[in-house]
Amino acid sequence: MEPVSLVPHEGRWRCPLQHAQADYHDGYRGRIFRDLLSRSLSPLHRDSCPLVGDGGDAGLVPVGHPRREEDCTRHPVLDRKVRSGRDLRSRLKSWRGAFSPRHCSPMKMADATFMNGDACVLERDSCGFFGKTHYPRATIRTGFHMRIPIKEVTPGCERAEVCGFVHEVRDLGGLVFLLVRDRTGIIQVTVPKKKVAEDVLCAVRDVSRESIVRVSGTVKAIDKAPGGRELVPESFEIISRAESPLPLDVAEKVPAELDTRLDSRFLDARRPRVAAVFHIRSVLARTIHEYLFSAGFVNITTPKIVAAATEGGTELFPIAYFEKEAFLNQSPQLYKQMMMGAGFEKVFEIGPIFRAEEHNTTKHLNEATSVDVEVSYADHHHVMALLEDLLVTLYRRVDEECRPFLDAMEIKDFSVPSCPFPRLPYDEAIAIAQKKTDEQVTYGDDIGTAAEKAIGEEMGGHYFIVDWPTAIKPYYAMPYEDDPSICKAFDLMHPRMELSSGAQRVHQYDLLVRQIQSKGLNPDNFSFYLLPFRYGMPPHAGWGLGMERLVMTMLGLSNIREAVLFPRDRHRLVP
RNA sequence: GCCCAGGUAGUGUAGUGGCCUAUCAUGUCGGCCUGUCACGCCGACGACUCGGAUUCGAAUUCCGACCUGGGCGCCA
Repeated sequence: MEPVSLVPHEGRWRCPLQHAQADYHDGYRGRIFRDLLSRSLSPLHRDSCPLVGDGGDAGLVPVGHPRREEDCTRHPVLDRKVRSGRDLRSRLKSWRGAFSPRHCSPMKMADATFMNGDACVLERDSCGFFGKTHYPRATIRTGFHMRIPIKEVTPGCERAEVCGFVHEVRDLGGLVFLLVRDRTGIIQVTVPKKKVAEDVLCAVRDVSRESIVRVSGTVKAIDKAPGGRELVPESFEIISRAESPLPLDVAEKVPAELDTRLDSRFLDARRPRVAAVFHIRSVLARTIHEYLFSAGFVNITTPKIVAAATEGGTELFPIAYFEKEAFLNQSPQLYKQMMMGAGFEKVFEIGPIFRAEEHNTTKHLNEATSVDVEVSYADHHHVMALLEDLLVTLYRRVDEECRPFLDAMEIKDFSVPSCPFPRLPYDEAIAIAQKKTDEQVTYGDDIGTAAEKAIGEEMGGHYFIVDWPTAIKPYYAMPYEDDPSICKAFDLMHPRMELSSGAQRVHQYDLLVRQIQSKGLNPDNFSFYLLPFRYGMPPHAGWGLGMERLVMTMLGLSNIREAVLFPRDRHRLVP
């Protein structure tokens, strides 16, 4: 048996399948396993011998083993060479201390040694007594008591244990086919009724669709089966039985309306095409973090409970805050600007925003996620360049990393936009709208839905609308010095809708006060916000990007509610 | 907030005054079936959002409530 070799996989080091058919467990098993693996596989410990634990009967099992006694194994946690199992065992106490109690307390901890490929595992029960269990090499190799991801069950496996949902049951009489699904894929479990044990047969007869089962048995390479392999169970356990009928059909034989789906979102999200949206959204969030951190941004968190409106305009949700009146924040705008006054220079926040508008459309939510960015010593050109580069980076990342999810959604024509996006001055945008629509559109109007659609068709891809009239943008947008009737504000548009708006901000106290007044607002209500502008405020610019709209336009979703797990709209407060 | 369209088994649907004891599919239950892959076949189960009105008779027409979808306004 060769020492275990480690391969990079989805950003982590892991053992190839033949050595340890275990990874990505949820719950304690996964945490222990990953924790051990990540500790042991830092570059310093590249050659160490990882331990694999399932937290159950098997305790912790070393994967691979040194070829000779003198092949020392670097202990994963102690970072020192361990000569033998006995040595390893003697370090158990301090080794245990390296884990937090939440990792250890429910587990049976174990120590292990190995000879000739076999493992001898010392297990401790809850009373603290040690027992000794001998696991032959074959057992380790096949992952005894180990759940493995379904996609990693290949025709080459001898044995496998999988856990997941019962996707479908097809009972042919003497032969039953069950499809078992986890987040990685679907495997066919084939039950020849005359050949399996009585308890397996009982469980198979009793199981319902979408129940959670654990199945272990032998893997057979069969061309007729999906994925070229099937699992013939030696044990079949119903871990959690699903009631029937189901609120909606997970196997997608019968379509369900969005409203029905949202009522049972947990079931809806079991459907691979729905789950794909949120896996991609997760990749987007991770990429935004990576991008902004590597560009030197500081992540901040600002209050969602506020005393007053930030911008006027939109309706706010009032809440009772002890003896005071308060609101849910519509935007982190004022707070991220204040952090410019704090000298943070580059900040970002990805967080919820709340709008109490009674709109009820496919592109509005009452609770949305905003990606907010603010940069000191920057103007609107700088932050537009940042925004378009980020957007292209996100598209490229999804294109590179999310193929299986795009396939699950049957998106075939995913294309990455290219920089730079056109900068369309507001007056030209109005001219296009006037030319292409019947609606009365004049300079100084906000761009309505029909105009937005007409301009989007003309532009064909992402574009910026720049040089807006100062009158229709918020007070914090910086007017041009040579023509104060227009300002350094911009909107990032997708042909279907607005994705982001931003501006270079007013950083001069006197001008800001005048602009607040000119919008008919009372500067006294903004004193907390205005204060930093009196004690040295760098020039700055920023934007806010609607996360759901980004997901929606990127994936061609017809309704923005598809881009949120649990949307909040005019009528929906539950779940 | 305004306008339009809807509300029929768990799910998705057909039915626009009497042929409705309400269609079909899926599902669930029972029966048959050893290579299915939307398995197939046979049988059963299961619904007209609520309240009021018109009518001999209402799932169907009218009024109201509640809920839903779409559009607009406003917004990101």
